Amino acid sequence: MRSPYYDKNGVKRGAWSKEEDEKLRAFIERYGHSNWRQLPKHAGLSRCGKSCRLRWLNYLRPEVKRGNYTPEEDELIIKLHEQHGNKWSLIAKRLPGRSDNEIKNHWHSHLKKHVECSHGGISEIKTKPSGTCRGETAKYFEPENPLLGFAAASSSSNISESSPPICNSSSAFTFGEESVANGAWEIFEQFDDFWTQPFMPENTSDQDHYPSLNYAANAADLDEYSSYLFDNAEFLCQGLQEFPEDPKNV
DNA sequence: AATTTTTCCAACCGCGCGCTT
DNA sequence: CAAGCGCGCGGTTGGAAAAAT
Repeated sequence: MRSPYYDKNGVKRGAWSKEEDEKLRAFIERYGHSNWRQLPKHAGLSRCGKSCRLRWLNYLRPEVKRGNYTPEEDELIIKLHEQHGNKWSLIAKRLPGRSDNEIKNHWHSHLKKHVECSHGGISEIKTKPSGTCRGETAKYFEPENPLLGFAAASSSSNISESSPPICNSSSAFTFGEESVANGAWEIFEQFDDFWTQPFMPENTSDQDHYPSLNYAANAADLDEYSSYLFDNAEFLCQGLQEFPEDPKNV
């Protein structure tokens, strides 16, 4: 937090005090915020209008949601960022209670690393299994964010009974001899196998329902299939109730 | 326990757009 | 049409807290 100080025009900057927050909140609740520039003057604040606006939008407004992001929110942000790029305000409109600034911060501190690893980073991971990407991604995506963490699937023993039904289904799958539930990073460590072996459900009923899981049997399809896996990680972690369209048919 | 490094949130800054005059 | 103004957006930074050494 920046320490409070006054600039050369006598405008206060830096961290907001409780009193300032209360003044701003009380004023906006009573009179609204039709003119940010005039607002601080009438509210008895030595702040600039811009600073008041930011404080209100990011922190004080009642609908603002604080605290941890759900896996669903993370996934939506990643998806929207893929579509729209750094249009944080646009993305924020799709996440009620989250401000553009907050989403931007969350992106830079958590999600960006994951996306870099899972897309551009894939070839890097293949050749550098113990690189930075792996460590950073694994740290964030296990075990509290297992929905996105399929690619970095956590050890199932770390997932409490009360957790949402995440990755439980993963135990139904194997990579060669390895269960996904043992942690995909362990699997990634056997990269040769990972990128060349078909991804097979353990039982035939799953195979019938999800023929796409055998999609990577052909080496030429591996690149496409790896993005496919990442893109659809949520389905793989949600008990496979519904599987997306086979990319070959799209 | 002390020190250093890293992480990440809150806030600042500058630019561009749209509206008004 | 141009200038001025206010607002919103996205990039960047300061610094406290947490983690690592």
